[in-house]
Amino acid sequence: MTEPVDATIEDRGTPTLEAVARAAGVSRSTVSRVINELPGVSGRAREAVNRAIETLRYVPNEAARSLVTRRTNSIALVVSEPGDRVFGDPFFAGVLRGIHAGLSGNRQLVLMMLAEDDDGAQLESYLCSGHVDGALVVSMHGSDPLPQRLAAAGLPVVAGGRPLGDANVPYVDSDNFTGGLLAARHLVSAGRGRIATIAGPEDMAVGIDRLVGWRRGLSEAGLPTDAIVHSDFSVDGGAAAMAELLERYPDVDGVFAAADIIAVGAMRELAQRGRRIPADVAVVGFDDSVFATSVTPRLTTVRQPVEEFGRTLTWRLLAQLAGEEHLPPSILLPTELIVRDSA
Amino acid sequence: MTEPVDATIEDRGTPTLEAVARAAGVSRSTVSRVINELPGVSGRAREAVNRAIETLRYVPNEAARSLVTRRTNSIALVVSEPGDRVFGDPFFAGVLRGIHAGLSGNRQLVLMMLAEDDDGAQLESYLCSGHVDGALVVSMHGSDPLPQRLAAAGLPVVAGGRPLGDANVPYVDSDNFTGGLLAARHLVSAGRGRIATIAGPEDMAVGIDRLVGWRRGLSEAGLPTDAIVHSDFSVDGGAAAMAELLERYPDVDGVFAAADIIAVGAMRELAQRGRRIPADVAVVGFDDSVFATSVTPRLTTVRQPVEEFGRTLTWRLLAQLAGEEHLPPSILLPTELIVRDSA
DNA sequence: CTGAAAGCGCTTACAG
DNA sequence: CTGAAAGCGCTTACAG
Repeated sequence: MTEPVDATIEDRGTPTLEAVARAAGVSRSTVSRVINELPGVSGRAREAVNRAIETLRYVPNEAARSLVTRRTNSIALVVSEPGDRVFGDPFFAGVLRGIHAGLSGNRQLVLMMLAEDDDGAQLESYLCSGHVDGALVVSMHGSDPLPQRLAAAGLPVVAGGRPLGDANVPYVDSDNFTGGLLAARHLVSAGRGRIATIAGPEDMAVGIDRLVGWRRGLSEAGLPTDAIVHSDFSVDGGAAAMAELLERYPDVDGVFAAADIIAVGAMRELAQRGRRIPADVAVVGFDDSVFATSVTPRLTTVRQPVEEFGRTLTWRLLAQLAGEEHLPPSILLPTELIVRDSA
Repeated sequence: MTEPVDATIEDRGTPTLEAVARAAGVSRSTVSRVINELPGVSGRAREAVNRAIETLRYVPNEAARSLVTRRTNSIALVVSEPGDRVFGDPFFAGVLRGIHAGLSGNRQLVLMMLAEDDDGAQLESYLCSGHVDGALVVSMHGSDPLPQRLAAAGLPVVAGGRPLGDANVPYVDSDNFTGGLLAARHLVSAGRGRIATIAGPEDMAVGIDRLVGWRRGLSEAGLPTDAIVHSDFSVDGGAAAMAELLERYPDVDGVFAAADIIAVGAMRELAQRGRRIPADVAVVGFDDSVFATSVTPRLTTVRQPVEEFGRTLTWRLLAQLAGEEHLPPSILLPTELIVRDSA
């Protein structure tokens, strides 16, 4: 025994726009207009529709909707960090908070995804299959081809952090160069003569830019710029780097760590070797994260506006989606020195 | 001058399944079968289709797809924390990592959203509008009605952390009770006689369960269980709570902090007042997060398996989506004491 | 202000 | 193994 075809409509558990129209005694067009708050609907019709929606607990099917509007009202946040350290990193946390803040009231959702072990192809096709209206790509290493490829595929993209290589996508970044410069100048003006740096990863703009700023700060004071060790953004990485630094340059009396979390590791190593901070070695960090004030002595550090970073990133993408013109291709956010006890 | 209707198909920038079919010289059905890896397609046809897909750089439109399949291949992660502290919290970070790990290879995406200032209604309708196949709800305060309501609306839901109130949704949680118990017993066996606790928020299961475990641990040793102060999960909150504790119970010689981050604040306060750790006051934390080893002295703490937490959460939801039967309504993950230097 | 109809790009019985 | 056709639940000109 086969069901009559017409029964399928009645069968569904969730009500459709069709059902609302019937209940309200109007056409589907009118229901659609009410839902989308379009003008040109009589008060009577509007009320009837709203009552029906209420009664049936109707919720529009987004898939059907975006099939015709070609809008999904969601944007992707692609994190192309190996994943392990992204979450838990106070910087990333702040950016995420800013992104959400920037989105609030915009009826847009964030779809977060890790590039991680993905070969890129799968992620790319996901992003280009109409899942999202645009993408924010953050925490790139090397000259990651992803943002460029997404942009080439026609997806609006904004990068968080200056992309390396010749990627031609708009980006938002902190002024890392000036931050490094401020840190170096502070150590110089504190009378330190043998200033080292634990730089960030060599394959990230954030690592490079802070290092270059630091180098400029020492150069302008006529100091040597050879005491450089690279580290990833971790406590243990910072400790290991500090150990290597002390090995190679025993007379170090000032260190600029490219991140607070690196500074925490460096300070642990210094304490373990009996070097007093800042008496023997002054330490300056970067970020002004929660670590800066939880460590003893409290960390002198370069503050970057993390939430602002996220908010700006979002704003830039939404503005692009809204079709605004004359948008700046890149935006640099100011950094500032916060002096505490470690330097 | 009006365009002929038929032109619209050719106009589109992105190729459709229709275009692939034409290019491959087969029907849309066949293309669909190849894409979805269904059996019953000749090698010749398959190759022709794959070539066409390659050439046209075809990517299926997900909206159209899920309109008929009623599957979106994405799940929501709803964080109903006031938002500010969620990110940056190492616990949450670990859970997130676990969720992603649990999802890898599953072609499922995570759609993350903050409940935050939302009145709940908007979020609820988003989740029920076919955006996602299921939802993970974490970090709930009080007896948040959201999980219950989502479940009632027919959306598969798993809660991260035991929901308070009479919510009847499956959940995954750490064994917080046993964790609190272990902490208390350790302080007792270390010979402490005046043991306090800085408990977590009173309106969260995680705060309550650890507190109850601690209380049981003291009771069984015949010790008083009155020295209790509540705090949120922050360094400053922990410091303030410690100050209050010392004020009200000057003879405190042992403290169980319901989170490492709280312990960090407590230790800062103790140091400031010249109390030695653990000589004068022993401190035990909870989480075994990055804070535990970045602080001096290193923190004795209760470890909860955060990544496992996230992985289990994901597994539970995916199993439910796959229609598996006899799934446990709740899962408790074991906690263990990690002894270091602070107690 | 309102409705009938076409169409968005897929999947899925159904018939061959 | 293959294709024609119906249908998923919406929006959007178009005509009135």
